[in-house]
Amino acid sequence: MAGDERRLQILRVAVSLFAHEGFRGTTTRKIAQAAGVSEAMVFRHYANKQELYTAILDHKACSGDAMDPELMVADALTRKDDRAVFEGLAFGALEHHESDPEFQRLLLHSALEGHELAQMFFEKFVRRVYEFLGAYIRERQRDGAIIKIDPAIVVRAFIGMIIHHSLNNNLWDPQRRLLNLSNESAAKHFTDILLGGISTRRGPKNSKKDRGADPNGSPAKG
Amino acid sequence: MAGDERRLQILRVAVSLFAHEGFRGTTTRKIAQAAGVSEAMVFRHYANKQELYTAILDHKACSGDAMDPELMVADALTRKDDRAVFEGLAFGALEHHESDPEFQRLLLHSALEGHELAQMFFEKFVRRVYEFLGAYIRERQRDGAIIKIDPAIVVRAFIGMIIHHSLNNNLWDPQRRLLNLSNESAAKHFTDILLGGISTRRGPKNSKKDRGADPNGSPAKG
DNA sequence: GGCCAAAGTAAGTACTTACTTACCATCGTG
DNA sequence: CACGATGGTAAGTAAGTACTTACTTTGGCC
Repeated sequence: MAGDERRLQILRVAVSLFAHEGFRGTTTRKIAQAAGVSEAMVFRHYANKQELYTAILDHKACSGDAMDPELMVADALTRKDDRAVFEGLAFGALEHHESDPEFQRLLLHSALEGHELAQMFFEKFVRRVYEFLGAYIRERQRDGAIIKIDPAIVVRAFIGMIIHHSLNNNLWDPQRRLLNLSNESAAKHFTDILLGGISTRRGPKNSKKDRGADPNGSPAKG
Repeated sequence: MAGDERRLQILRVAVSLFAHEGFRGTTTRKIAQAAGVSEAMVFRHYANKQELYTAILDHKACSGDAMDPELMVADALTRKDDRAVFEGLAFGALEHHESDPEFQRLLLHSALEGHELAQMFFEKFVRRVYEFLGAYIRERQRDGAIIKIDPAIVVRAFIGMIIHHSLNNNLWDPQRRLLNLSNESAAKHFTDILLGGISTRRGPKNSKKDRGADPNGSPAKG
């Protein structure tokens, strides 16, 4: 196998291992075995374990995996379509988390272990979301469409619903025993709740009786 | 030092170490050093590392740390005071997380590492919250006070705001650069948003101009 | 004082860890 | 065919790791 190929392959199996076992829990031996080579090959491509780890960060950050939330809803932003903005963001995030659950694990592990990935991600991504979404909310407050409230609180509440839902699906309740929703439905409901709570005007709510997502009246009793 | 004393002391330093470094990241040597004894003493009191870990679970589960959310808002529940129910739950949880941030770390580590603590906590606590809060929401739906929606979605959204906020405070942004709220204020705002999003009747919103929590109109620009 | 159990330790054991060294094999090219 | 770069390995090393053993100190009680 060519050098670059092997390098990428090692990185890929390492991503998966680090995500599931953490930095300390993943041994270079396991990485080598998973890649089907000897440990020496791992150290030929990456000077040490830490370098392999940071290479993963770079790869995750630079590859297409890193989505730009602002671009994702650029159209809705200019149209000032609040529902499309929030629902689009929620849906995009949920889809992203579902397609790459390892990233969430990687992030959590690195935050708990105090690695730089967490801080970097926080600075480069989370902070930006707070800024651009906060700016949009302020604009809509000036328009009189959103009530008077610190935009950061709104962002935190909304991101909280999304992240926590993804975390439930990926980590706590992968069998979705407590709640089983499609990403479309989840994005829609979370947006409903948020907009209902921050809009100055009354949304559709129960005027349109049912929005299709089967909100059952008497779910599982136990 | 007496046996029981030492046993408890070892457990306490172990809690802190496991919370910060995880199970694998915490060595028996570090535990012994932190307790100021030799490693042999650790193994005199706990047959092995795993037993020490599970002893922590038992301690955390049985001691006063484990709060009963249902009792916490029992009064509000009988009065059907939605605001008091949700705000009380949120405030209680936020205070709990603030007073014992190690528990959240411990839980996350154990979930990521696949230990039983996470599953146990999920079964014994999270599921119960979904059940009793879901039951209350259904009751209020029958009363016509809450819109038609799967109660589990409401619970997830609300818990999401709370947990994510605590996680931000404890893990991602301990300096609270993005958002710095008192627990009272956070509980109030999250409840405002949720109730606004699920109530059939219009809440106070901007009729009562300001609810005292200083929602600034033009916060830090950057 | 004499005695014994409990509290405590120093120095191991067997194994794993990240990382290294010294060596082989297989190419495409002159 | 020589040959050197490249892909690859077996067998290390030194520093941990969880856990044990054989031993010493301490304090209460007759």
